Amino acid sequence: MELPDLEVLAGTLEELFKNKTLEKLDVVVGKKLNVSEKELKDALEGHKLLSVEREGKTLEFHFGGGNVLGLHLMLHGEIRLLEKEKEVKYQILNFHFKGGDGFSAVDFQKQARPTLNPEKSESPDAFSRAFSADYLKQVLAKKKVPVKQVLMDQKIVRGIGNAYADEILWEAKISPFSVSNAVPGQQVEELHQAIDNVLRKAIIEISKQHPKEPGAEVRDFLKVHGSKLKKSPGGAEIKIGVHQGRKAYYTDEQKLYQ
DNA sequence: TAGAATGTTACAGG
DNA sequence: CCCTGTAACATTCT
Repeated sequence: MELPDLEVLAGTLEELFKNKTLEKLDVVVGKKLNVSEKELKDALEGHKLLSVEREGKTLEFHFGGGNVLGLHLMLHGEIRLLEKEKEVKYQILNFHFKGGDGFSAVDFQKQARPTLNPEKSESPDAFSRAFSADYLKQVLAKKKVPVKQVLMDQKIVRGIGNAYADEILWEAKISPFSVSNAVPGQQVEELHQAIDNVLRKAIIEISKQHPKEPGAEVRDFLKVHGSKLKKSPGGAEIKIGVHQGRKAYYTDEQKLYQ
């Protein structure tokens, strides 16, 4: 899950569970936790959920009592609503609220990472003020790795993953394989704008679809990233490259700077 | 059916 | 020390 999915998911969870009291927290898989199971339960049980926020690709559950649970869903983690008589597979954490409803964080890969009171990250979120065009220019100027790698580097900017990196680069008409420090300043400005435009449009699209399950995959509006897509909206054939063991979808409409 | 899948991190090598 | 590339994680879907 990337920034747009998580932004909508945070909002949905807040709507459903805000101001409800966490009656019981089941820790099914605790190996990725930064504290003991008991410490986590002691910190959160009996407290109201005040808000659900997104920080980069992490969800943050803010509870009364001042504690925050960070939850990174990694590659395949999901949130499932807990309903009676319906078994939820691959549970990691189960949140049971007073009144009977709740949700579960699940992950068949067991990689989802819950963190009690996560430290603030130093790198800017893609929606933060600190992520300016000038900042992006400065970072790119220092790097010779492909520009796509920089977009996905959470130490540089938080929230963008493989799928949206492809969408953003198509929007900006820059090849994912462009050498970072070879992209001209004007194009970096357009790239910076494309990041904001693509992510914000995606949030609107995902919200529109109003999926039954919070956080269900909504990818049908992507323009180039997807194995079923053959042509971009401009009619160009979509090419498939590989970068860091993952696919990059792009077209000849995008310029290669090197 | 083997390989890819929206992510991150550890580790090896240069 | 910095940078880069690869494998691993565990299961599902195509």
